[in-house]
Amino acid sequence: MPGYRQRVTIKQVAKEAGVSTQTVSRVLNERPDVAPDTRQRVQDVIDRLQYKPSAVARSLIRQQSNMLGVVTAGLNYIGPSRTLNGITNEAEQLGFMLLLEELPGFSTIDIQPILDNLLARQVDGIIWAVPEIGDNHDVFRVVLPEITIPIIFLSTQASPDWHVVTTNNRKGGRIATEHLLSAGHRKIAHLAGPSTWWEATERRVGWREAMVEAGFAAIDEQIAEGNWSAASGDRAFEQLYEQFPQMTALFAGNDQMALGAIHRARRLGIRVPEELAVVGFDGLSESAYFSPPLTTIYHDQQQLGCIAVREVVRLIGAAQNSDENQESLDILVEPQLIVRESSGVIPVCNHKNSSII
Amino acid sequence: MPGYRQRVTIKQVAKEAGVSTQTVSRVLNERPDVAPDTRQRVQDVIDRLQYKPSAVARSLIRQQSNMLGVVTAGLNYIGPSRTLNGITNEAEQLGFMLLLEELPGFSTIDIQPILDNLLARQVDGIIWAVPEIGDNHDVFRVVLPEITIPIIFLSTQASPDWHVVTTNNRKGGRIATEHLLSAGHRKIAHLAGPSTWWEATERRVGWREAMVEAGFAAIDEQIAEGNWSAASGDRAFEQLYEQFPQMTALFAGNDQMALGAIHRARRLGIRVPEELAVVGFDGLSESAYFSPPLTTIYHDQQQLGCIAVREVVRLIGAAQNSDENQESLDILVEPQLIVRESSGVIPVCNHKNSSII
DNA sequence: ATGAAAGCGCTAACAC
DNA sequence: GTGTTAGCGCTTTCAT
Repeated sequence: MPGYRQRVTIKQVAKEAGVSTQTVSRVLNERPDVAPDTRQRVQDVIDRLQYKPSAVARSLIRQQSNMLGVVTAGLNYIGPSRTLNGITNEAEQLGFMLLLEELPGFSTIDIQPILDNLLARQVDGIIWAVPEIGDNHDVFRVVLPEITIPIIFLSTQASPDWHVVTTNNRKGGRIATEHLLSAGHRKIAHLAGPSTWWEATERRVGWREAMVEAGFAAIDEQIAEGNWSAASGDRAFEQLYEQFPQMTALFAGNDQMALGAIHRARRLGIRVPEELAVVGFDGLSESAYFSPPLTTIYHDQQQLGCIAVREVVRLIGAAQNSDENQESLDILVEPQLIVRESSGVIPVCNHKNSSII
Repeated sequence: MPGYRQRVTIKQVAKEAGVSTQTVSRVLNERPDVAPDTRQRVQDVIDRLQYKPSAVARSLIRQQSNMLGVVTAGLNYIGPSRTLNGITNEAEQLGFMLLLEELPGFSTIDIQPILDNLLARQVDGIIWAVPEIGDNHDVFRVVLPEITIPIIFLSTQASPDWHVVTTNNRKGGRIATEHLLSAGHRKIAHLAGPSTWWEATERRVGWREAMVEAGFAAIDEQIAEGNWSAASGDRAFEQLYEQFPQMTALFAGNDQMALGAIHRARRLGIRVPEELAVVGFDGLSESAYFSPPLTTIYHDQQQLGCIAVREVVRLIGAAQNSDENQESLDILVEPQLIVRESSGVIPVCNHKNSSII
């Protein structure tokens, strides 16, 4: 009968089917110990009444919720969103729902209420998808022992104290720089992300290591710092042009800053790539259509989220089987060079062949 | 005492404080009818044991969860992510948590399991942040009467049957076109988004209306269709160049396609904006650093999410006060023209002055 | 194979 | 002011 808008409960189903609530429960949970005809009768009532068991009641009694807590920041940027995209897909696959929290800023340090909210709702595990910035992760040294459920950190320095999944940023910085070195460049500048960001630091270290190993200078005059935005890339390049005018190549910490730098270079009358080779980082799909198409380091940010879900679910399972003493995870996702015109290595190249997206 | 990792319950607090659970409950809910000293004593125990009430148990008894269900799609694109960003911020403000589901594709039509998951967890309201594409919303004509909680649709055609919050896409298309018309252009092409998308259609209608009102042609040869990506913009422009070579201006359905089109135009030897004026849509912050900087229609996608949360929360409140018969909402967010170099209206312009971001 | 009773953690309704 | 009782919707013993 349509018209009733009250929630259907297990009791009503039981009554309607002429059995006890446990029997209905058994049918719901596909237990073997139900007579086939009883099962059928109950199932019919369930279908007819469109009964949907309450996940809330289940969570209460089972002391677990089939929910993962996801804490993120900066969803108005494409990077964190892609990671979240990977998280949602994999969580769906594995049958977990997502309780989402976005920190008001990247450096938020008052995380206790966030955690409390998540824990109060009985999430089975947590994915901390906020990059490590300054000391914003230090608080976990104190808080973590209080948390009884698995938690995985994204884009965070590895530590024996917690589980980490991250892009190999240092390797990425190295690959970018080696690409420029192999094209004969020696005066390679670096447009770094904010020095408070661990990921930015890693990329910078990769640049420095490659430079030093090749026997070339990698000093402070060769570095300018941006805040990841194209606008900051524009400004930082102006600064770089003053303090290191002899540069012939630039490794930018991300594609947006590379875009801003190229924009400024053009205004300064510098031709890219003829007078300045540029390599970015991230592998935005738009970067293939920049002018010139941007050589960049691609990393799969969805994959990051995907792995995080898989691992946290594995840890949840392990905890239930009381497999204690899990080794702390340190999973690295390897980045990949995409060569396009901006680095001048292939003078005229068909960008479609060099794009992996 | 540290070391205990069992969840602290209201019972333990009650026992420890020497009161009944009821009194603890009263303290938790800040009821007036507790003696000050009792309150203090209970609060001390709560603090000492770090007791956190179970939101799950509360949801069960109160039959509401303080959670909003959010259904989205395409989080690997920046648009949906920005909207989600607006949703998370406002939800945080209003004290609601978010249960997130991402559809595997934009056109997913088997939404019943998604809704069931949300409803099983007692969400108090739903924000359907999936744009209207083809007939992917038709199913709601059937499903909606079954749903007892408020639900708001984003980027969907208005209807007396449901609540909608959307950008005024038609107006945006109109503004873009009028901008080009006012610069003297008559042969204005349109690079449309997928015709199955309602938003793409609206932008196209805006273009057509403006053209027709100005007394100029707006026929099929002037239109090519892309899939929002830069790559598709590149391809579609090639097609446009064949079927409508006399064009002097182009209105692209989004900034990425505009980027792809400009890229292709350059390869075809067409100078932008001298030989081809271009206007985009969305107002990506990077578009200020395209070459040339892109004139575009900015719309605040975070604001969309923000409004959706505010309204759904309002509807939840109204439902609790049994204020029935809410008028169906149709909220339009107005877009805004950002003039930069690509449209050739200001020959040399300082982009910083024309950017609102 | 099925049912009765107890209880997950909390709160509403009523005592006192 | 505070405690007692009952119950939200479900599952888990333990009978039968």
